[in-house]
Amino acid sequence: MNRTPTFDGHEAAVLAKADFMAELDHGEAEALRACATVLLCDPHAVLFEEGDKAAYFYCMLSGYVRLYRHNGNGRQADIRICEPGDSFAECLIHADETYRYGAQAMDHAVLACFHIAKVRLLLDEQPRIGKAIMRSLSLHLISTMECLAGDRMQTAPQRVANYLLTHCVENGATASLRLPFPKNVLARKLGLAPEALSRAFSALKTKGVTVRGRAIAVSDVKVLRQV
Amino acid sequence: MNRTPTFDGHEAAVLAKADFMAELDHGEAEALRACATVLLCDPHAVLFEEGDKAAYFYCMLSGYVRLYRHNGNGRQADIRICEPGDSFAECLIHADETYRYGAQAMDHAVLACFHIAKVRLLLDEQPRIGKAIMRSLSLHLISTMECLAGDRMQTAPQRVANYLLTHCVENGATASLRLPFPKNVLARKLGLAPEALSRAFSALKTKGVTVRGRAIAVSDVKVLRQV
DNA sequence: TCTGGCGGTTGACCAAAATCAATTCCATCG
DNA sequence: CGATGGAATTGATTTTGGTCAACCGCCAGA
Repeated sequence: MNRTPTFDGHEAAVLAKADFMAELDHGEAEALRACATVLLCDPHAVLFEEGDKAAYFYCMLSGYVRLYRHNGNGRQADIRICEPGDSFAECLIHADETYRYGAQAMDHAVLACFHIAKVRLLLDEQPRIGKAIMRSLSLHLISTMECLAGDRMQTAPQRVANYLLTHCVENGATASLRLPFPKNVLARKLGLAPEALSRAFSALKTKGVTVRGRAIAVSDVKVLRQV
Repeated sequence: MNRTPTFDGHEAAVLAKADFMAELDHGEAEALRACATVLLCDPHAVLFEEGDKAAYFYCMLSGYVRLYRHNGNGRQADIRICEPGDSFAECLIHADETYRYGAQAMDHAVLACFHIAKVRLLLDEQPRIGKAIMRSLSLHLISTMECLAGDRMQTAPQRVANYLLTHCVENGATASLRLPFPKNVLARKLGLAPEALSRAFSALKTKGVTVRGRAIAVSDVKVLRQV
C-alpha cells in the first residue's frame, strides 16, 4: 500500500462524478479534494477492520473493494462491493467513531482517502458540502434497503435478472452488457455463492439470456422483466 | 386517519428523543417541530406506497409501522419495522422525489409528519438541523447494513439470540425482557416467517431461554452469546 | 508443447427456512 | 360459563441455496 497526494486526470474525473461531489461548484470540490490523498492498494489489502478507529472515509477511483462483517465464528458476509465512483464510510463524519465493518481491496485498487476531521471542519464553512454528503448518504441508504428487500424476497435468478435489467443497454427488444468484473465479484454483490450465480445464469438461459465469458446478451427484455 | 396540529406531552417527549432531534437546542427543535403535524392512523392504514410523490417524512410517536417493498408478483418483503422514536423517509429531503418503499401502520399508530419542503427551507438557515438529519441518516445506514449482514450470515436462532442480547436488561448472569409487540412483528423485524421465529425460540430453550407470552427470560447470558 | 493454476461450471448432498395444514392457546365477548 | 377469533405452535413437505468435490477451459510460463 502506497500513499501519494496526487491525482492523475482519470482519477480526478472519476472523483468528480462521485455522488458527494457531483453537485458542488469548483471551489467547493477543490476544498474537499484538499482533504484527500490517494491510496494504492495491493490485492487483498485490508483497508480497515471492524472496530478500528475511524480516521478516513473513502472514494473508489479504480478497482473494487468489499465491505464485510464478521460473525464470531470466522464466518463473514459481504455487505457491499464498491466500484469506481462509490464512496464508503462517510457515515462516520457525524461523530468520531469506529468503523462498523471491514474493508478489503479485491485487486489492485486506487482510492481517495478523505481525512474525516478535516472534512468535518469544512462542513461548518461550506454548508453545501454537508448537503452533498447527505445526498450521498441518502442514496446509500436507499440502495442498501433495496438490497435488503431483494435478499428477502427474490430468488437467485430474480436477483440476476434484476441486475441485468438495471445495467444493460437496451436495443429495441434485445439488450446486452459486458460485466466490468469477474463473475465471482458479481456473486458477492448479489449475496450469492459463485455456484449459485452460475446456476442462476443457466436457469435464465430459457428466458433468452446468453452468457459468453463476461459478455451477456438478452434476447427479450420483456421476458426477463417478468422473471 | 386523522390529522391534527397538536402534540400531547408524551408525544412531545418521544419526539424530542428521536435521533434527528436529540442534539438540537430548544430553538432549533421548535423550528423543526413547527414543520410537523400529528397523524393518527387506523390499523393497517397505508401511509404511502412505493412510487408515490414524497411530501412528508415521518417520526413514530406510538405504535408500529412497517416499511416494505413489492415484487412484481404480489409478494412483498418488510425492510424495516419502525418503533416509537424511529424516523423514516428522511432520505427524501435531499431531493424532491418519490417514496422508494411503502409504509403501513400495524395497529393504531401516531406519527409526526414533517413537511419536506418546509424542512428543506430550514436547512439553509439552521445548518445544525442538517447535521442532525445527517446523523440520523448515518445511523439508519449503519443499522440497515448490519441487518443485511445478519440476514446473509446468521441463522434464525442466531438472529433471535442477537435480538434478545441487544434488548434485554441484564441482571448478573441472567437477563430478561418483555417484547413491546406481538411475536409476528418480531418475526417481520428479523426477516423470518412467524413459524421460523417460533422454531427458533424452541431451539433456544436448550440455551436457557424461557418464553411465556411476551415475557422472555435468559438463564445465562454467556451461553446465549456464543450461539 | 506440456503443465500448473485459476475462474467457472456441474453434480451430489445437505441444512435452513418457507409453505401449507392442522391444532392449541388465550383473551374477549356474549 | 361456553363460544369465537386471532395469535402462536407444531408437524409434514418442499424449495432454495450453501457446501464439497470433481471437472473443464483457458492462459501464462517453463
